[in-house]
Amino acid sequence: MPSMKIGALASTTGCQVQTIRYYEQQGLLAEPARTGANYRLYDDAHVERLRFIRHCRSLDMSLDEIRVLLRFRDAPAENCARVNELLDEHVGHVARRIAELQALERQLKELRGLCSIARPVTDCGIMRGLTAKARRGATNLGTHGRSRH
Amino acid sequence: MPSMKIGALASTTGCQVQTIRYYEQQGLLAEPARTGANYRLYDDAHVERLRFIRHCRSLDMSLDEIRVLLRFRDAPAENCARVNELLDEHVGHVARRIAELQALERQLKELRGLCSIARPVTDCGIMRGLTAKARRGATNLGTHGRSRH
DNA sequence: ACAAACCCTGTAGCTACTATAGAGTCAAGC
DNA sequence: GCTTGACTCTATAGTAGCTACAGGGTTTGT
Repeated sequence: MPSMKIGALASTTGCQVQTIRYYEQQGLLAEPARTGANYRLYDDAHVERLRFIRHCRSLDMSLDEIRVLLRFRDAPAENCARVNELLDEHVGHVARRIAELQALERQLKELRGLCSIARPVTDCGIMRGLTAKARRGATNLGTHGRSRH
Repeated sequence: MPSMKIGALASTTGCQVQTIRYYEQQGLLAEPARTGANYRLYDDAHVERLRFIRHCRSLDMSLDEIRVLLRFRDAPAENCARVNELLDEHVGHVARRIAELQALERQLKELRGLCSIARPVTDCGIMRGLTAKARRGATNLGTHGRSRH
């Protein structure tokens, strides 16, 4: 099938229709041809490119990082040093986030250990722990805050 | 000081001014008294409550989770079983996210191992890896996608 | 008297989508 | 020929937890 509409592209790549339009709007996917009725028409190159993007996303890369990789994909003769560098940085992000979360996990488990039974909140070690630690100041969330999931 | 303006509260808690107003808007901090010039006036109870919130945030709890904890803080006679449960759930979230990120880290390091030198992109093992794996389909990001940091 | 530093509200921006509203298009069945 | 349903289009708003303006008013210090 040298040519497919957006729904077909979505189902062959396992990507939502709106997400595809979003990538186009963000300049990750080139604007495809259109039918007379203004429907988008994709070919195999689009399929490949979208799969590349989705694979990078499954590795938790940002759209900005992916944009860089796509530029290299489009200029195959260039030197790949920046690609290696980008991946190293990304591995670094992930490793750092893991370390943060592990520190967090330790704190949470410690806190959890402070109450093992159901009792009035006033006597609950967890609530006491949250309040006490809070009282003796300066918890540092960076300027960027934290994210979830 | 039994009464402070928002800037003072911000600097004693290490929280930004806008963040305080945001918490008020989200119903985590009660609306404080106002001066004649409509400036917010906070007392020690506000300081404590904001510190509690920030401590919970430093443990990466969502504002919804914190809202639940605050409700308990406001009703000290109630049973703390829900608090324990909430913390267990939260520890579970964190542990799961760590596992996800570790799997990711393994994949990224494997990919990184595919290219150790600077050469044309066409020959770069990383770009080949991203393309090849992408080609053989079905990377699954869930319906919820991923987050960063 | 005037400037710097503070405060106010309201709004837009960030990431990477997801979900709606309201409209047009197309193929199949009756 | 007409309807029904599945598809497509654009544009807009929502998600989490802030951050950063814009465009004003107030307080404080010299």
